Amino acid sequence: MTVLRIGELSKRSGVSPELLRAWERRYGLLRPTRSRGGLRLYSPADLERVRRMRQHLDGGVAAAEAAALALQDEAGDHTSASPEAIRAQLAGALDRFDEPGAQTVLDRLLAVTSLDTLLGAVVLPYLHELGDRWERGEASVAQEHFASGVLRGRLLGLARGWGLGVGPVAVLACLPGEQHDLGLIAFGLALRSRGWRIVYLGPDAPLDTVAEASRGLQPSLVVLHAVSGERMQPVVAQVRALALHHRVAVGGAAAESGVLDADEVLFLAGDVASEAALVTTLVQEGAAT
Amino acid sequence: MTVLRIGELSKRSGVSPELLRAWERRYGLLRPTRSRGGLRLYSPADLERVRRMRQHLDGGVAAAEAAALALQDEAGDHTSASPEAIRAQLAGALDRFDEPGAQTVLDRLLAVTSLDTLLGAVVLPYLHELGDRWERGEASVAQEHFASGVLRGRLLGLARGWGLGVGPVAVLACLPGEQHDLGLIAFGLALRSRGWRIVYLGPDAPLDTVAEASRGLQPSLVVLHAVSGERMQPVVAQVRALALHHRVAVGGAAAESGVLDADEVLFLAGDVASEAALVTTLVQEGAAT
Amino acid sequence: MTVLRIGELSKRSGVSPELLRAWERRYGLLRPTRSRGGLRLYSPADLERVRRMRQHLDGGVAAAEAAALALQDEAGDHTSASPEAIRAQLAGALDRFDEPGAQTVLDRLLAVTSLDTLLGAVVLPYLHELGDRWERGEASVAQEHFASGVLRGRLLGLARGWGLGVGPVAVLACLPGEQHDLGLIAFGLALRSRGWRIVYLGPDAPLDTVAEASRGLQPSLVVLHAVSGERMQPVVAQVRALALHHRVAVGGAAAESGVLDADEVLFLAGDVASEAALVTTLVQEGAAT
DNA sequence: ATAGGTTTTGTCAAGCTTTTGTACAT
DNA sequence: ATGTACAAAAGCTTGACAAAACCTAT
Repeated sequence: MTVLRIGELSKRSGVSPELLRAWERRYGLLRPTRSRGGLRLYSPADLERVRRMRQHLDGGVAAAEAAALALQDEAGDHTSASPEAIRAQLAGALDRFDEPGAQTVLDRLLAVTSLDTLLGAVVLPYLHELGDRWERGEASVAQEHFASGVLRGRLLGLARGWGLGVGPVAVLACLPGEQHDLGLIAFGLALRSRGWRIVYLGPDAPLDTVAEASRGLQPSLVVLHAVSGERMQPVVAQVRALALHHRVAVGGAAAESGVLDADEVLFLAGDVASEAALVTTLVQEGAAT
Repeated sequence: MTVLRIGELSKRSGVSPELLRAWERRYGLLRPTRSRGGLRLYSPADLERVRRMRQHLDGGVAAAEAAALALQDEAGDHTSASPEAIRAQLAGALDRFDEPGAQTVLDRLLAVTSLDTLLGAVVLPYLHELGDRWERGEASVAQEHFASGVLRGRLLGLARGWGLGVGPVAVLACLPGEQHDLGLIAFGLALRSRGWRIVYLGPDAPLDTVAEASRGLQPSLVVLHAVSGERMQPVVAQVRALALHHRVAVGGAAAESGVLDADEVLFLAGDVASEAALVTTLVQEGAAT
Repeated sequence: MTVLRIGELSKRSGVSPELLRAWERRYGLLRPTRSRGGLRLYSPADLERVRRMRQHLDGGVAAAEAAALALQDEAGDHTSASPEAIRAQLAGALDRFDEPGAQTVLDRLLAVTSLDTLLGAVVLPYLHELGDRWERGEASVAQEHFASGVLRGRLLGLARGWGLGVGPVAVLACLPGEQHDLGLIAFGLALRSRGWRIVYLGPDAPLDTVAEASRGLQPSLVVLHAVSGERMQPVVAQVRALALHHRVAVGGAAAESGVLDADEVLFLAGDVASEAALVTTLVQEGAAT
């Protein structure tokens, strides 16, 4: 493989040696190996990178941005930031009551990643984090309300049409008294992306309501959800009754309240994607028998 | 929706600005909205009306009669189905738990009418009707939950980006204990279409939360909303305190609870469109002083 | 993702830097990120927005209103934007090789409208239009390639996970020699949104390959697709053989080539949404018997 | 239709900072 | 080769200005 010294690289790229060194220092554009004497030794890949830099410059992009682009081009599509970084961006925007900013973060994310990732690696972790911060008194209730509003709007937007089609039907509802439905919506989306049809009854749904809707719809699954564990206790009897006629799954902290047995209902304790995959498999097997 | 100032309307219609103002004053031919500075803002419908006026004038009809005719022509322009029929379609789909069907009705509607009409003539009346039917025991809670979910998703979808821009800021929140936020979202959309930026805190918002958010955002208006009148009583003192620092408006049945005076807060008792227009005018005048 | 400083944005948009800053300050038209030193950094979406602003200005709309419109267009306020207008936006972005711009149009659209509408009213009509323009020599091959690439990427992004789940299985393939698979992907998405699982064999698929895949999967439907009618003739016999064991549907111009009868295979000649709805109904009835 | 006042909007300037190519000393 | 320096170019903010377009009232 060819190795170039700075003079030769300069000639082939048309960029002065001084400038090449400046680009290295300022933007980290090049990371040449060194000869024993300390001379910079460049590879053909470096030449390519310098040429890309010049192209971007000729295109009118300023040096700092051109360098970032030249480096990024090479990294393939490693342009995507880590989930943590994105979550931080989202958190920042929502904390500032900056709705447009938050939407932009979600837009960019959806353009490059799957719904499962969006939910499992960004939105739901963010909600947990927000809950924790709130418990520690670091986040205000206003921020929590605002963030819920934005995210709910966005998730329900994605949910449009989730009742359409031929898949098995799932009825989704929060237990009585429970108002936090974002996790449930997220689970609905995960089911939808696996072919289910969703009938969504929303927060604070009386169980006779759920039973009534289920009688007509004959769903393959009824999902009950509550963030706080104590929602389950008052309605255990009704949930048992419902489980006699339908397959019932319980999600959220209510799943761990210990007042129901695993042979009565299904507990959803993992992340949305795998739990959605699980119940899908169950239903497929059920249909096969 | 294009918005024209008087000069552009003049160019497109071939009628001098002076004459346009005269027609407005003398015959009420036009009812333009106003910019913050007081400039007349016309819609494409206004342009159409002016053109009809000219046609009648060219036909030899005197100005006063021509104006009457031009206004009258418009009243009979309803090519689409009646709001009642559409509302019935929507109700049918939602009663059947048919989410895709409901979405289709809303899609078609949005394609032909304004947002104000959608809200004022279909969605909100439907919600009232549903509430009434529920009180009479004709609708189940399941249907109400399902319908709310679908409509909330749709309205929040339309709300996307409503924090964007430079217009006056409105903070929107439901009173503590109040979960029905659809009316509030509708009002937010009506404000948005008049240039406001919306910060939405959602259902069941403690008043100190609202106060805190408002301290940072310095909104031109804080809107508090409750469907049931009794939500206001427990928090009257806090609302009064809030009203010392911000202009506060109260909507829903809470507006009629009689525990606050009209010189303390603003009551929103009419339909969303006109109330939104009202507060917009108020803020414009306030800004002028 | 290119990043522009104000000078370059000015050059590309034809608006002076001073004016760009004024528009930002006065109308909130732009919200550039900042470099460490405080320089404004703009995205291609910002460029697009400035261009829309100028278009409205050229149309005679005054600056304040033009800015509101430019922002609204983006926010997806489809109370104003007809499918034609959106298609024009998409076409504009793709013609300029502006990939981020095109993505933004699709983003905003997906947020407010259904997938069916996106495909049936925007993407597929645009493809037809592009084909026509290409035949008339008005569009270059480069443009067609670029547009196809962007759209294929986006559609395949939406297609992520479409093999997952519980619904009936459809095997999708282009006839031998046929390279244009965008229409087929669109049809796959329409099926997916109705609960199907998709097995996608892609462009230029030999029929014995299709037969082999189908033997193992036992799909409820095999969809063969070709944009040019003459692809069908050479393989008629094999298609007939395939139709003995599976329900076969034929889409694209190949459906109208007349070499097969309607009692042998199913012809898909309408728009994707209604054809997808049709075959879904067929399968449901078939399953019921 | 005119007069007199206001709003809107593109442009410019002053004073200061950031960026970036080039140069110079070690 | 390294490190520092420097100066031109490009940006930023604040504030202001003037022409054009609009307002109301007579």
